[in-house]
Parts: sequence; C-alpha cells; structure tokens
Amino acid sequence: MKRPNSAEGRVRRSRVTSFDVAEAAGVSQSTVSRALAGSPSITDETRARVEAAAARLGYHVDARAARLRSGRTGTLAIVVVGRTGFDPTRVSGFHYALLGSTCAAAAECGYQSLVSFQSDPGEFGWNYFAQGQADGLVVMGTSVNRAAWADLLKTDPEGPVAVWGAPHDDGRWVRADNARGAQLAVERLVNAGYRRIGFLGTVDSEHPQFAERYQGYRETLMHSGLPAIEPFDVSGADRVAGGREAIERLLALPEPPDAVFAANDAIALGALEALDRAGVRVPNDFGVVGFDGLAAGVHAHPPLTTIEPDFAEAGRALVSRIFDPEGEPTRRVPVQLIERGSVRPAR
Amino acid sequence: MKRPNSAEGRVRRSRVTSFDVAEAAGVSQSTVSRALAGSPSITDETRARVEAAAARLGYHVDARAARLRSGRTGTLAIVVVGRTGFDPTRVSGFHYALLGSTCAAAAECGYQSLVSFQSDPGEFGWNYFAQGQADGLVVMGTSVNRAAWADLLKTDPEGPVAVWGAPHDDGRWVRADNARGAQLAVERLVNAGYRRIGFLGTVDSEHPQFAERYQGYRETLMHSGLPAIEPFDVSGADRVAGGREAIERLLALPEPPDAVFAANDAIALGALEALDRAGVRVPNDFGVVGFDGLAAGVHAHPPLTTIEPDFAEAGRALVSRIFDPEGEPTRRVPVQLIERGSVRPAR
DNA sequence: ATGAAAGCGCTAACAC
DNA sequence: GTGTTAGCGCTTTCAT
Repeated sequence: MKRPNSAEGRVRRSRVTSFDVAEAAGVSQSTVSRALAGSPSITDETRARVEAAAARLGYHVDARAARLRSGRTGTLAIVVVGRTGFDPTRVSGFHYALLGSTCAAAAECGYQSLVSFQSDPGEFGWNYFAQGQADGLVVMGTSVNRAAWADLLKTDPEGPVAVWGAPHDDGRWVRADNARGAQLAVERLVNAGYRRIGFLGTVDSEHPQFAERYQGYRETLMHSGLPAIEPFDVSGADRVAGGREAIERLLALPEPPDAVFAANDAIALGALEALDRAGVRVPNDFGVVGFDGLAAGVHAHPPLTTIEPDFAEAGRALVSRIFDPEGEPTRRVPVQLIERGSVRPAR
Repeated sequence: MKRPNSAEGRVRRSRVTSFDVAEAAGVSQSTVSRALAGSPSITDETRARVEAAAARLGYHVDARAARLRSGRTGTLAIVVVGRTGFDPTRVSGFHYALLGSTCAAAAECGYQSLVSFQSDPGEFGWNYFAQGQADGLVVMGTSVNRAAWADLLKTDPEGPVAVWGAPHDDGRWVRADNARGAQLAVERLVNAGYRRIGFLGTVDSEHPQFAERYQGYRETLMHSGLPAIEPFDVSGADRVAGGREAIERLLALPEPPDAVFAANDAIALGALEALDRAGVRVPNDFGVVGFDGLAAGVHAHPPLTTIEPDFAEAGRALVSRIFDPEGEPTRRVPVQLIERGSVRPAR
C-alpha cells in the first residue's frame, strides 16, 4: 500500500487523510472513499470497519479535494439583489424570508448555500460556474434594480439558474401565484361589503408581479360586477412612502374608494399609516389587503390582512428548477390569505 | 512547456485551464497563476498580457483546485441558530439583519459566506474546518436553544469561531453594548418624565444579554434617583405573547409603572399591543422603549422607540474576531437610540 | 467487492 | 521576474 502523501513513519501528519483511514481499517484508500461516499458496491461489514476507523481517527472527507476531483461542488449560490445605491443587505423582510427558505430547500437536497448580497454595478458577480464555486445559481431580489437584472441577462452564466423578482421573462423565473392571490384578496374585500375597491401599485412592464396582481384584481372585480379603478401609481424607491402618498391622492378624490388591494405589504403598510393619520377607520370604513406576508404586518395598526406565498414551497420551487430541470418544476408558488385585521368580517 | 493536463492537439478541452492561458500569453503556467493572484513579483507588462489572454479565452481560476492546493477556502461559514422544534429559517428579523451584515462584512474582507440554518439536534453541524469548507465560523442565534449552544461547546470546532447570542461566555462572543443601550433607553424615559419605570424580560444566566440590559437599567435608574423594579418575567418561546402577558400583570399591580424598557423589540411589540388593548395611551400616559431596531417596530402603533445596534459594525466585529484575531477586536458593538414614537418628548 | 493508478487544476517551494 | 517541479486529497476508471 503506497502512500504518496507522505513518507511512512513521519512524526505527525498535519491532516488525517483517507490513506490513514485505509491503513487503520486494513483496506485500500479507494475503498475508504467508496465506503464513505455510500457506494452500494461495498460490504456492510467493510463499510462498518471503515466508518469505525474514520470515527476513531477523526477523519472527515476534504471537500476541496472531493470537489476538484469530482467536478461538483454540492453548493448552491444565492444572490440577493438590493436596490442600487443602498446597503445591499437592507433588503425587505420578504427577501430575507425567501433567502431562508431557499437555503432550507437546498439543504433538503443536500446542497450548501453560498450567499451574497449585491446591489451595485461593479459588485455584480454571477460567475459561480466558471470558477467552480457552485452547481446552481438562484437570483432573487427587487425588480427595480434594472442594472442588476440587465447584467445577469448579459452575462448569462452557463449553468442552471433560477430567478425570483426579475422584470424579464427569460424562462428561468419562479413567482407567486399572483392571479390567485389577487383573486383571494379582492373576493375577501367584496365579501366584506366594500364597494369601491382600488389597487395601489405601479403597473408597467418593469413590475411584472404588480401587473399580474392588477390583472387578477381587474378580473375578479369584473366577475363580481364591481368597477375596477385605474391603479394608484406608487413610484419611487420607498414603497411605504409611496403607499402613504397614494392614499392621500385617493382620499382627495370626489368619490374615493372604500378599500384597496395593495400590490405589496410595504405599500399596504404606508397606506395603513396614511389612513390612520387621516382619521379613516380601518377596517370598519375602509379595507386593506396587502401581499407578501411581511412579519411587520402582524404589528401594524390594525394588523395587516395579506396574501402570503408559501415560502417553503417557493424555496423548493427555485431549487428544483435548478436540480431537477427534467421534472416539471413549479413556477407558480401557492398563496394563502392571512386574516389579520385590516378587513372587516365577511357579511 | 509541458502540459500534463492533456495531450497537445486534442480537439477540444472541456475546460480552459491556466495552461491554456500560459500558452496563449507565451509564459509559464505558474506565471499565469501569480499574475492573476496579484503577486507583486510580476511585471505590469506580463500581467497585462496574461490578463488579456485570460479574458480572451474566458478563463477563470478554478476555486476547487486553488483551495485544495492552498489549503484555504476564502469562505466564512455562518450558522443561524433557531428555536428547537421550529422551522429553522423562521428566525427573527434581528438575526436576518445580522446575517446580512455578516455576509457584507465577510465580503469586505474578500470572503464568501456559506450560510446554514439549524435548529434541531441531528441537524447541527459545525464541522466546517475538518472538511475544508471554511476558514472561519460565525454562529448567531437565539440563546434559548440550549441544545445548539451546548453542542457547539461540546464539539468545539478547531478553527476560528465567533459567536452572537450564546448563553455562555467562552471568549468568542461579540455583543451589543447592552449597558450603554439600557442607559440610553432609561435616560430617555426619565427625561420624558416617566417616574415608575419597569423592565420587561427574564433575567437569568441563560439570557446574558437580557441580564446585562437589566443591570444597565438598574444602574441608570439609581443614578437618576428613581426606584428600580423587579423585572417582569417573560418566559416562553413567543416573546410577543410574553410581552403582552407581562403588561397584563403589570397593569394589575396596585401601583403600576408608567413606562417600561423591554429587553427586546419582540417583547416591546407585545407590550404595545396589550397597552393598546387596555386603553393605555402610549406615549402620553405610558412610555415604551425596546431593543434591537426591528423593522417591524416602524409600523407599530405607535412606532416603537428602540435601541438599535450598529449592524454593519456587528458584522465587522464578528468577522474581525475571526480574521484578525491579533488585533483587539470589538466585542461590544455600539448602539443608538432610535426615536420613533413610543416615548413622549423630553421635558 | 476491492485494489492500483491516474489525474482534477492549481499554488508554492525552489531554482536561476 | 519567471520557469520547473511537486504535490494538495480525493474520485474514478480500469483491472482483478
């Protein structure tokens, strides 16, 4: 049994290698590798001996060597895209939750998660494949960072990629079931007896998620025989402020709505603030439903009723788009109405 | 120039290697390595030639090989510890913020972040060093997960470790400046004219952070000539519910306090709810200060005044404990009073 | 079912 | 300042 790694009889090897385990277990080094990798062609008895020896010596497979040799990394790269010019880690609670779920989903598949927060040109980097750092890439973040999404599209890393939040449809996206969410939200408002239901959020091609929610809002209202209203624009980076301002414009109308479906929870939270300030009683005189299931909504006044995507499923959908590209992976993540308190009881 | 990696003249190499770049640039492979690694012993002219060739061929250093050879990984492992029995990714916004800041701090030092969420025995794993997966380990999370912290202590991974949230003092901790935070909070309440100021939070050896905050609370009150009160216990996994219940007990007292410093924002948020429900007007008749700077506090009713640690510094402190163990790294992260609205103006 | 041998692509020690 | 050489520790053929 040759041991190319070191001369026999040295005082102390710095690291326990598979050769040490092989020697201790009385097998060859390749048997150690196979036994520990769970190869079916190894006797239970041999495997037990190898495992015992490994445990005794405190041996652990060196991931660096395993990766170099096998070409795989067992790692999923996750990039969280923030708003240009802002601290890249100050992303919304929604993206943190989605990040967590994606890490968990990766772990379920035996993958580790390499996480990076990026918001500015110059710090963009999707090059995980060429550098042998990951076997897959998930990019999630705000659609408003045009530069980041454009850069991703341009770079087009050659490896499996899944995306949440991109303003473009390049076939790698996973999204909430926005149509269904809008339907749940609007039906709930209708059933509560609100009669003029508005939509808070910018609707254009750069906000496909919002556009889908608006579309669902329109269709559901039509089915209910109620009028859909032109969306109240919420532009600007600060969604909360945007929600506030939208409500101010809305209340100044001759015939203001008596409820809104907000394109997301940040907008809804701003709306709640402005309504409170204007003395409008929520939910009695005005209903609000958000979208995202933000934790902050729990402590709002009143607590925000919202549409929450199934985060665990969202993580799994992103991961499965990458590691089971054959299977028909979910692109639409199921959503749920979370009753909290910004909509009065159904009639 | 030998190319052990492949016979010359093969049809197509699957991967561009440093040998290809060397050939294209007319230098040796090791010069390519040095040039791209930024070695100072390479001429600007040579480096330029190498970089041009690398760019032309689309070459990128293979991290797997570089790591195997150098023994380093350029990676920081970050473990987020959640509550036993709960979804490991449903951790508080505080820990998500700290996670983000730590990733950012690691990136500042040129390190990548390998993130993992762990909450249950059986899924614990701190073994990043033996497996050659990371050069450092940051563990952060809730002190209530006894099993996790005990397991970390027992396993004692042999490599640089830094910790936030552990109930034990093993010399690797980084924490908020809890004493200073408590002082800022209590002084603010005193200046607003509240006269019976309570503390919401369990104070025992398993909650060193809370104990430090209580200690700071006591000392500041003494300096102000006001009475300190025995802490209102907040046990149970759900801090928000705990805060609610603590307020109920507090209000039932013959001489209830007229303000509280809550050991953290979750407790404070629960307190705010219970006060609202009881018809106590905050901040006019009752002051509340929290701790953590939770985003949810912004939308509470009223918005929660709180003590916020400098997250960016917290991340840097954790990372520097690992990568500059020589320098005297910050163990106490500075805090700041964030005025929001749950304390009335100072007199 | 196991062993022998061949590298994965790079960094670093050593020469010059 | 650059070239030569020797592995890092493993997985994976290919034999047997």
